[in-house]
Order: sequence, then structure tokens, then C-alpha cells
Amino acid sequence: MPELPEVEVIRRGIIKHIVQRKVTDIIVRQPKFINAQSLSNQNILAVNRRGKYLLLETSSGATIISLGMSGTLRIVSISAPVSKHDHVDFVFKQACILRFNDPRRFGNIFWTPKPIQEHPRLKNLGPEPLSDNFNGNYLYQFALTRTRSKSIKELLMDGTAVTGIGNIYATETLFKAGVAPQRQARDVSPKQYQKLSHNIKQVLADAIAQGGTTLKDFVSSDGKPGYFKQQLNVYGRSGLPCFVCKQPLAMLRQAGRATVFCKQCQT
DNA sequence: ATTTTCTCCTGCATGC
DNA sequence: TGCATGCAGGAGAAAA
Repeated sequence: MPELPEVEVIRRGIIKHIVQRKVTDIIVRQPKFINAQSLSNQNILAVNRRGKYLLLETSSGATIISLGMSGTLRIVSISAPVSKHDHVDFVFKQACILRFNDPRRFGNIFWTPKPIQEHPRLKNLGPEPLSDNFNGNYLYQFALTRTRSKSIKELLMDGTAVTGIGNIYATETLFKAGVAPQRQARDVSPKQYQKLSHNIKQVLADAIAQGGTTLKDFVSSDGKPGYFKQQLNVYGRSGLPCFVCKQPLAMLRQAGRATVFCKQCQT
């Protein structure tokens, strides 16, 4: 499940292969992703990221790619055999193919003319967690003025509050900060928000450095898995002993998503 | 206005 | 062996 770090790892992996190159052909094998055609014959000027969205920018606009749950983008050779769920090929003539594969098809591909940030999917996104305008004070103020009864976990996963943090990293961050996931966002203190925002940046930066988190199927653009999984403290470890206090980790469901946490270490 | 549920979808684990 | 069931989950849309 690509979250911000995985998308960033992919961005860094593909950029050198496709920037300043022209897309000469686009093969769409799944009708859902027909919008990919809009990139035809255009030159890629930049490869950027906004939250979990990847932006292939051209002089007239951008193709916006969301990887959903299971989407991957790989750089493969022109003659690479097509396999199952290879839904889109962006062909760069005599260079390579940027290949989009997505078994669960939760991904999306859009085209937007300039200005890119006005696209409905991007317009209402909160700040980038790794940027300077995301900090403890911002989060605290947001919780106070923009939430009524959201839990802290739900706040971290609310894209309008801060973008790119998914279930894995929200769960991990709360453990690191020692904050119980079910607590009301409004009741978390400024000091704890300070710690949370710091931990968010740390965890995300760490995960990027490790090449992302591979649970089952995430691979970067060159096919390599990420190694952050080895640093996961709680995610996916329900019932297993807490690394700190040895008590079995608890699990609860918030807004439909599983949260694993330690009742003793997180208060 | 906010919160819950539904909807995409496939693959894998479980249970009979 | 194979079938049905359940779950995972990002995020918009619809429903409550």
C-alpha cells in the first residue's frame, strides 16, 4: 500500500529515465485507465509528488497517478514481456517503458491542464508532512479549529489536515510518540503535537531512506523491495509482544481501518 | 455539518 | 480439492 514514502521512492527511481523525454506511445490495456492517453506525444518536463499522487508534468498540464492499494510503476525495457495486471505502458521511444501495474485496480490516472494544483484531487490536500509549514503548532491549531470529534489517528489520516500519511505510518508514528490512537484530537496537548509532528517527519524520512515499506508486493521502479518493514514496531503485529514493554499489542478499528497499539506505552 | 457506510477490485488466508 | 466467506485498504460518493 504505497503511502508517501513509497511514492517518493518511485518518483526518485523513475525521474532520471523519463524527464526531458517524449512519450511516443501509450498502451492502455484496462479501460479504467484510459486517461493515460492524454500524455501522448508530450515531453515530460518534471516528475513531482503531492501527497501520494505522482505528477508527470508537461508544458500543458500533468498526468496524475494514484497507486491506490497495489499499484506499481516500473521502468522496463522496450521488449519486456507483458504480465498480468500490466494496465498501462508509457513508451519512451528507443529508451524504456514506464509500466503501470495494479492488481487491485484501486489506482487512478487523471489528466489535468494547468494550473495543476487546481485539480479536485489536489486542491484540498493539506500540507506536505516533510515541509516546514507542517509542524506541531499547525496540527494543534487544525485539531482545535477544524475537528469536532475526530480521534488523533483519524486526524493523521485526514488528507485535508496533512497529506500522504496512510495507515502504516499513522500507526507507527502514534506508537513512537506514545499517544493512544483513540484519543480525541482536540484533547492532545501542544507538546504532544510537537512530538507527533517530529516523529512523523522522522518516520517518513527514515522510510524513504530505506526504500519504503514492502509488506507483500511493493517494489520500487527498479523492482527492488523496501526495507522499512524491519523497523515497524506495531503495524501488523497485533497480539505480538510490544518491543518495549512485552505486553501483547492491542488492535482496534477506526473509520474502517485497523490500528495496532500498545495499551501500556501509548496513553 | 459530520460521521458512517458503500464502492471500487484482486489475492490470499481461513473454514467447512 | 474446492467452494464460500472475510479481510486488506485510499479516498470519493452516497447515505444516514
